[in-house]
Amino acid sequence: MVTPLRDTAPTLDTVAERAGVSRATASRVLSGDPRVSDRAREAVRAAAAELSYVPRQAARSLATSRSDALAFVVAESGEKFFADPFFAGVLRGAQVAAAERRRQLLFVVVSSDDDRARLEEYAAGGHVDGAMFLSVHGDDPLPGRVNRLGVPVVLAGRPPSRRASFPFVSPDNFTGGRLAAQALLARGCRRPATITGPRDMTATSDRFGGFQAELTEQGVELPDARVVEGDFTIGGGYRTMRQLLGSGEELDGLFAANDLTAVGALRALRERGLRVPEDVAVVGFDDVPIAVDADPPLTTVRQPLEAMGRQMARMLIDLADGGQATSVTLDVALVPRDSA
Amino acid sequence: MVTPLRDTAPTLDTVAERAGVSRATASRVLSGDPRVSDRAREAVRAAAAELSYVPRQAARSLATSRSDALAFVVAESGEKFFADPFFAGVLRGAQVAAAERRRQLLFVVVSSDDDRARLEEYAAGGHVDGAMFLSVHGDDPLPGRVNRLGVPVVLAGRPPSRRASFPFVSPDNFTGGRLAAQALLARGCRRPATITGPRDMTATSDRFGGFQAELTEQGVELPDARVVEGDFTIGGGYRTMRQLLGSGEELDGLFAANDLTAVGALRALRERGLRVPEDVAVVGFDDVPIAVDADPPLTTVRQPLEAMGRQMARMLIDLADGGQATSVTLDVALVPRDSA
DNA sequence: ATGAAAGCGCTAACAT
DNA sequence: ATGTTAGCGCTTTCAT
Repeated sequence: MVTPLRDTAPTLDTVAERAGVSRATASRVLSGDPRVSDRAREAVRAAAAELSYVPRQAARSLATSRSDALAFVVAESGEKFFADPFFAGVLRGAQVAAAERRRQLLFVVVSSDDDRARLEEYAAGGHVDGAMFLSVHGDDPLPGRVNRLGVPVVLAGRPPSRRASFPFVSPDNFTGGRLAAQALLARGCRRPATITGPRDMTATSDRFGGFQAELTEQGVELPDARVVEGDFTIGGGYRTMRQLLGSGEELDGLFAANDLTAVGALRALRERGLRVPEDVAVVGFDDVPIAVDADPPLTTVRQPLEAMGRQMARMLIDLADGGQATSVTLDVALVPRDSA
Repeated sequence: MVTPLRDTAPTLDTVAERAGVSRATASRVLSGDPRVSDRAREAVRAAAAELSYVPRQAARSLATSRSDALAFVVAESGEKFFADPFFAGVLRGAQVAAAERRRQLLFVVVSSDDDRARLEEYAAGGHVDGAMFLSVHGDDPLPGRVNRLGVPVVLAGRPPSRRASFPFVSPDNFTGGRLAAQALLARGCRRPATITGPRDMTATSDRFGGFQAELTEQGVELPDARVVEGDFTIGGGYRTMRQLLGSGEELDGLFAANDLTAVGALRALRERGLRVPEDVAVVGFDDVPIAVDADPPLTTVRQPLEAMGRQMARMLIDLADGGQATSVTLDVALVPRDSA
């Protein structure tokens, strides 16, 4: 039971007094310093518990000049954050990892230039010990600027190589693309098509690269006419699928670069009277909840969203503690359902 | 351009010195205190700008014993947060409003008892100036406990009346239910059915209440056999719709208590060979992105998600500033598409 | 209108 | 192993 009324909340002094030790000793106990006698340790612990003592983060932060907070930054329009469960999945993972290590998670969406300026200012103010960026496009300078302010940065997804690179956590997009191709090939597709993600994201090029590599190795052509750029939305998937269908190109398989795109494509296919997977097999990417509930249930490449969030949070904490962080690539897996 | 390196970041003293005034005056200027000469004000502003000064939140917080942070608490499983864009919509709105007023948003999901304890502790530590709760079930004691710790609380959705009530922001669920009934009736439905939300949420009872009231007034029966409880998920919608369909009850209209439920129901209907809206008209609730992209596009009752988030954030800020907050009910509107 | 000074609650040398 | 003592950077009386 947590009791203190806010204005009477006990301080470390209260605890120390009650335990019959100095404030310094009490502080040591509470921060796990080994150089304290068992007797003192017990007394302090007991006192803290009895008083329901909770350290004041602001005071600690001021003394240590760390904030124990991590920023979760979505560099995307609010609309996309809203529509794509991808973000929620990663967010959830990050939150769990942060909570485990007693860090708070600050949630930020930056869409406007104003938002960006505010984030920089915020980072400059020493309000966060690190920032993880999602959905970074092209060579967005924001992560670099934040990092230059002395704040550790971790990216979701591989940064474009030309840029000073930050540690990142990425699904194995290349292999994911391969898996998608294999699934289509296994279905007997000979005229595959793909709707990619936005051209300025490495997730797009990596997935496409893997997809194409596998097809080529298996001797299957992928002409430009069967490659179109999508935008990771349902609406985009619908429109680009119609475009593909209207182009006169024959096709019998589709790799949609994410599940939302696939769902949109499914609708266009259905409207056109095409059966999935009989006429056109479809493979998505992500494995967000909607994949199971699509019609037909979507065969997709699962990327471990929560694990990505967890990893990023942990890396950031290590970095903030002065440690090193090495980028990791997480395994993806084909989840076979009915669409391919 | 934001420049300071973290360890050399200017403090208020630096600014004051440069402006040729005392720290106190500098502080006054920066916090908008009117009792400063124009000369001093200008000098301080200029100095702050030149130095890219950013106040240290921890120091301010320690001095004022406010945190300038708001907690966004989802009292739900991570899974649901992940699957339902409803949360992301409200979150986005809250974040925007918080940023406008220079507050930070702490994101928290509480699923386990551990999470709950941690949140209480956190609130007791004076880490947040207020907490908004989403998806509160039944008479969950958590908001009350947090409030008792001296932290202002705002709820998304009307609390059950039996409980000490907090200010809340709610869509007009009752009217929403009515609108749904009207849409169905306008389609000529005479044998409507409904899949509600979880029984322990007021959103559920209010929507159902409005739906039923309208039907009754229009002389249309709604027997118990055509009322089933859902869980606000696609899968739940699918299962309960099958259940309804299997029960032998004839029906020609469905009010699904949220869009995810409706999407699941749509699938069950399609599998059963029933046309929407010809055989069964369907109305959802929320108007999340998936509604537009459903097949057929979903007629639904829109609730202003971002506005709810904004309102809650603002109320919390007012409350934290010692003001009052009065609960608000936000308008909902029928968005006619193809499913009804 | 402005400055001096006290203090918010904690951590981290530095002594002992 | 423990206590003493400075701060961390800001706000806010209280004087002037």
